Amino acid sequence: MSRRSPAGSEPVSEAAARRLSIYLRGLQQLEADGLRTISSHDFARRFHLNSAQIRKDLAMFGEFGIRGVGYDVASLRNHLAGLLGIDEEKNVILCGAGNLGQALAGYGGFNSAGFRVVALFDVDPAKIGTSLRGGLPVLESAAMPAFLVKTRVDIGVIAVPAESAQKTTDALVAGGVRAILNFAPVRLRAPERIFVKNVDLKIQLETLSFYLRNS
Amino acid sequence: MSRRSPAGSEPVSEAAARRLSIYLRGLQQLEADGLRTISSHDFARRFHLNSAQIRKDLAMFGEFGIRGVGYDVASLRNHLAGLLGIDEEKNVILCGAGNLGQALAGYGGFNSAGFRVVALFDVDPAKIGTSLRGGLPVLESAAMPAFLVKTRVDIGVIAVPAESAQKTTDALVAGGVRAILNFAPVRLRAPERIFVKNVDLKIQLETLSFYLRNS
DNA sequence: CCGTGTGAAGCTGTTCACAGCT
DNA sequence: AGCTGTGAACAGCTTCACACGG
Repeated sequence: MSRRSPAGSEPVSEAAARRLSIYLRGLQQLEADGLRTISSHDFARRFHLNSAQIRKDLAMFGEFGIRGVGYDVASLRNHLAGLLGIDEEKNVILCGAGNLGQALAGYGGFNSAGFRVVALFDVDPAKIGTSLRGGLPVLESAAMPAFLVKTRVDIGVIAVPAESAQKTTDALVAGGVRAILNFAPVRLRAPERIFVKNVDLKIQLETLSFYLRNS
Repeated sequence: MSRRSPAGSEPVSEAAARRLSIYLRGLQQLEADGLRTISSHDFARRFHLNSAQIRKDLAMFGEFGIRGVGYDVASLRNHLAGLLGIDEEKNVILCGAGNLGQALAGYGGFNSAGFRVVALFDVDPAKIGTSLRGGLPVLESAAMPAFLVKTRVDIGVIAVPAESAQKTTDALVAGGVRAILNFAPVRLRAPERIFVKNVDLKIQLETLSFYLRNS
């Protein structure tokens, strides 16, 4: 029966991983609506997805469904939270306390449901030593390596200027951080084992601009 | 010769459009480095891309290269800027002047190279009427429809809470805005002709968390 | 001879369709 | 009967490899 996933046999595509998050969000909404079970077909219609894809995605990790019935909402939500690793809190640090860094520090999604921002780092002496509302400290960038030694940091967010992004990456990697969310407009060099996600807002704007032009 | 693109014959994939931005950025760097021409092979090695893909992407829009030589850096940069529509300035408005909205207003990529933020909108009376450094005004959300009538807005950025994201979208669409960059964690409903790009930071974090768990 | 432009091959991810379980 | 789980078909994107032009 519960033929659990061989934990790393097939690599699980980027897109599929992202969909797991979307499913989780959908399930939370269904749960709030008081629904106990849902079929892949109803789920797909509700959120404009493809039912076969939902089943395939879920089946990669085990047999969560009940044939003839569908999926148990609460149980599947728990399974997905576990798969996504948000059942235990992840420590996040923000490198760069400029506009973006401070905004992210206050952003809801960064401080709920499995993630906790534990510190910001910046080089600007005017910012160092202050603390944002919520008591979040802004520390000196030079202190980051020492901080990483005494505090387990799961995810490092890069919100520094493009010029210092690589240097920041190197410090994160040296400190044992294995996942990086990069907002700087550069392709970072990091060892294969490090997970890097790039969020490049300028590219997003330019892509929209492209489609506007070619409409 | 310049067999120009049939302007909308093949749809141009999402991924390809994004790469055009990346190529443009690379070309700007090469130009700063004083390079006059570059072959697809050298370009690929410099930025860790695939040379065949570069040629295919570019060939979709015309014959920009010179056989035996490569591409003229300045000329190709101009072509790409034109294709991406950033040779003429695009007006951007930010809906939501919270943490994220204000950060984006100050973000470099949103105020250079073809984009100009012309206004922020918010419902909070404490924010309305103020203006950020740079003189950018924060206007009342209710005034947005009137604003859209008198000012051409190319791109609307949604940085409001999830609950009001759809309402904001509807107002943008009604006001003739054809491209939307959405930071709210919901899938927006909009007519087919509207271009919507979603940037969901929570999903990015959860995806990283997933890979951490399954490493 | 070098590098572009491009048909063909290869690959990855998505959708279909149905066997089998409940 | 209803719905999951899944092999097989399909579609789209990426990479290869080479003919052709400079």
